[in-house]
Amino acid sequence: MLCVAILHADLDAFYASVEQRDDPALRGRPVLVGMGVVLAASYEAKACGVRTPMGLGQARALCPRAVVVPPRMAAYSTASKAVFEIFRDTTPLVEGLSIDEAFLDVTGLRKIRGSPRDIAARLRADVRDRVGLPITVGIAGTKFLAKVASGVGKPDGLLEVLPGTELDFLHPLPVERLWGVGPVTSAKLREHRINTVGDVARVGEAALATMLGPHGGRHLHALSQNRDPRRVRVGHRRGSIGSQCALGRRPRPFTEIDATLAALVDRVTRRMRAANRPGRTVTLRLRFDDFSRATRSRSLLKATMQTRTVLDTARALLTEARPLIETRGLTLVGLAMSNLDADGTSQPSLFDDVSDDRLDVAMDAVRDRFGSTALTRAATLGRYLNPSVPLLPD
DNA sequence: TCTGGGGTCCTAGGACCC
DNA sequence: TCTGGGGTCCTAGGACCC
Repeated sequence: MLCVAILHADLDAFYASVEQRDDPALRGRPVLVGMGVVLAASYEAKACGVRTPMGLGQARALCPRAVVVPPRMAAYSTASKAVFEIFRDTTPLVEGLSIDEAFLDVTGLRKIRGSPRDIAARLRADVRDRVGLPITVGIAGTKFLAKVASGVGKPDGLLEVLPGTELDFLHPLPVERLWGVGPVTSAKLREHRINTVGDVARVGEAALATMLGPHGGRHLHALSQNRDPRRVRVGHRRGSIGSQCALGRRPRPFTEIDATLAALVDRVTRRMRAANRPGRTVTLRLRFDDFSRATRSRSLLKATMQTRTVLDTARALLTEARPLIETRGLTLVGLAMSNLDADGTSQPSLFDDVSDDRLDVAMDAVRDRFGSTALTRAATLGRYLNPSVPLLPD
């Protein structure tokens, strides 16, 4: 009988721990990493009630003794790579979730590397000895429960949920411990006096579905019974590359917003080229004074990572959104590219053998005849590009 | 307690295709 | 001429995660 064993390994207060590792004067003291807002707080700072993302001013008020350090992303990236090397030394079945956490499937390793608990203990020691950082590991038979276990086991802990004891462990926990329950879902559940995971399990899928929708209800109910069939996925590629920039509350002239957008496009397309991941959908993200948000997106005909093409599209989206920006007051602008091609290998497209010049002419022709929304219809454009049809109408 | 920067996934309507 | 069901893609919004 194969007993699935999944580890969820999660570095503790990652950025702050790296700072404490690299500067002995910071050890044992409350440390805040951030610029403007708190990106990470050491456990000494969390003890004062500091949370992310909290304004630095407020955090200092809560924790006057805290040392504030600016983020050093390169150092965190290096530390992360070293830790992931240890993960992959442990098992080839590693699924990274973010810069500081991953799932490891150690199901098949019992004979050669010992029990999951032994493996986890060695992993923690290796991270401590080789990288100098504290890490918490949760062990369970599902990804979901392993993650819950590491959350409960923090900081610098090891928590195994033994087979057969899953529901005893899970049911007393508050609903907020469930992965996917944030402020909105939590408020809805608590309104119905559903406070613990056990309450979720008892209330039944149908009742949950009326509160959270069919998918949400099914999902949450399954988790409350520890039903989570997802396997650890290796080599999972991200689906989007983006960047954003908070502008503050001061009103900005449109030309300045446009310049910011151009800088974002430059940053994003550079990263796409570095990763060799051309993308087809351009999304403009906006946030306003009242914290409301809006997105505008456009899918191109061919995946691209060219600055010029993406910038033209992004500018068109920005122009469309201009009335919104002028009435609501912009506080953040972001740009994301999605629909990314797999590494290096472009998805064959109808337009691969069409030169950009020819495409431009065809797009202009379609825009004139049918309006700009028709541009996203590949079939419409395709008729103009068919060699048997004259490129330009008339 | 007024909020950064990087992401993921789900929903839902409309256009369009067979 | 009117009709249905199933599916994909696009766009916009929302919740959530670290």
